[in-house]
Amino acid sequence: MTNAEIAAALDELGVLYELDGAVKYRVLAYSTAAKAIRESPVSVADLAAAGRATEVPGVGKTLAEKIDALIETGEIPAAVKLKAKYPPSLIEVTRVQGLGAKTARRLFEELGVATLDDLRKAAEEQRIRDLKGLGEKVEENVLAGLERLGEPGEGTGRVLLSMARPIAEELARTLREHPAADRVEVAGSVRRWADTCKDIDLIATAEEPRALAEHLLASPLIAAAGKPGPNGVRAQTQNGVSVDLRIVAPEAFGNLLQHFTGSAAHNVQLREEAVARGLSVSEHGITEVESGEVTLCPTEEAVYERLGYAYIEPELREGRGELKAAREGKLPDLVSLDDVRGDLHSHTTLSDGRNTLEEMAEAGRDRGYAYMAITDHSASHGFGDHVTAERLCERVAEVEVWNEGKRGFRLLAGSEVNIGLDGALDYPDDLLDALDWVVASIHTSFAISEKEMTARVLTAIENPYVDCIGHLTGRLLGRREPYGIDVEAVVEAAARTGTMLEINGNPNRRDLSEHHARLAVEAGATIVLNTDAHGVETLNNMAYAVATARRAWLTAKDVANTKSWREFKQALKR
DNA sequence: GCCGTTTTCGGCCCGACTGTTTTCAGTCG
Repeated sequence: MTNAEIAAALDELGVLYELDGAVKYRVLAYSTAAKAIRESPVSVADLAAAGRATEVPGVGKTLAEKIDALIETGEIPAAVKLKAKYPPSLIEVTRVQGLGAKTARRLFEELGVATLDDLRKAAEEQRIRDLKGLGEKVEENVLAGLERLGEPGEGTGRVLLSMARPIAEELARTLREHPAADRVEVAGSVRRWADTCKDIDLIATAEEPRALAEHLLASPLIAAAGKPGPNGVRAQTQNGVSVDLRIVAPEAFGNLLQHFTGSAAHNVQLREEAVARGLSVSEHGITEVESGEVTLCPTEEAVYERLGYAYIEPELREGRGELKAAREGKLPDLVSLDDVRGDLHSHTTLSDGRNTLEEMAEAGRDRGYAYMAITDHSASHGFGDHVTAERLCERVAEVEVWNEGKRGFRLLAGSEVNIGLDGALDYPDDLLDALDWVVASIHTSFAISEKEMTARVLTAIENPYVDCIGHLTGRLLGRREPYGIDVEAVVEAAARTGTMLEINGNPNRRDLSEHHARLAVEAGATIVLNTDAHGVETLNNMAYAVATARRAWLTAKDVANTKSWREFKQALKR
């Protein structure tokens, strides 16, 4: 059973308890545990089998027992019992924007609403207004919410960072050009460089906040909006992404930026720790509860300092131990884009790239890299863009020629070699030996069992010619789940053999994930940050690889391609 | 239901907005 499946079952049980009127903290316990399980880099089913499920933060004795039951029998007794009381379709009703468990339960008990269809009928027939405390407006909102539920993208409701980021930057630019604007920044998950974003958070200080809020709506990117007010405005972009603009006084800019950068988990933990010390933290300032004295912070640095922490980089603010580390002065010195000296995964027109070897090499050199590997697909790749052994031999010579007379930048002859079903590679050893750099990746037969997939990749890792494993889990964010593979076993073998593991910077992949990358480094493996560029413009995706590394708490020394080529070569296993 | 630089019991962030009702509950982020 996958972490995602366990998490979904606990999320569902949490909603069932909420429908049943449980205290909110119990409900919260289920959703926080589900989140931690979903993000766990190791199999929670395996942990549970070893009696170690409570090692997952937020999972105690009770939840561990429920997870055991779920894995053994496929269901949780408490959930079965509650589903007899409340139809599972009622959970769908709580997903309608603006309807929570309390209202859903009343609609069920007082109007017999059990499904989304029932809900629509009740609203259309104007029966919801008969309930005390509910009126016409609720019926309108319900119908609008039901419409949105059917829209594409709704449901998951998240977009790739690579889609949200340019929109956020453009909207921030639009706001900055307005004379009323004082400071404007992008906050939220975009600023934290998360894989995906639920919405775009913009924050600002302004002389005339309402005028600035109105100016946002003048952007051609904005399709619809609520009413602009002195605190900001909510809007939707043409492609359906929600945008939240919040505006406060300049003196509290740091408080606002800290609050709206989040994450929610980070802020909750920060505020709980503050409460224990007699402080109340909000976007409007830090209040000493006893005296009522308010500290306004013009910068985020001042917020963290006032609360007794070292400054915490946005990428770390996920409630994964960063507050404790910041208190103890043990935060990592995160790797940055400037540290990266080379890119070790790129394609050319020889396989499925859009630019020639010369164009890619020049682009790499222009970026200021010291080295770059050309790694076209291998002999069995198919799609008409495979590279035969003979052709790759010629390519090695072409790279040699290109390097002649050039100083300060070295082009590396490499390949992204397919890992076969049996773990074997599709070039002869002497050819692999002639290459400077070999990335081995899975491109076929994703549907085999976890055991087979793990054995397949471990065979590749044991191969002396494999320098690095590419995009380990094959995930495509929002489109394809990672295939089943025992990442713990892989990182252990990678560390033992000196095989490097790639963080693929393609914003659709970001694979290793931040969770797996952190696990890998803790196990002693070495990471390489790559773009997998198929054209000169996607060499820019190094920023996403770096972001994932930062979110995984990685420093420059954890990353091989922060070294010079001379040092890098020393670190290779062969 | 979880959890401990006060705590194994008694806490568990904070505020905006909405819709409804005249002081607040529910929902959301």
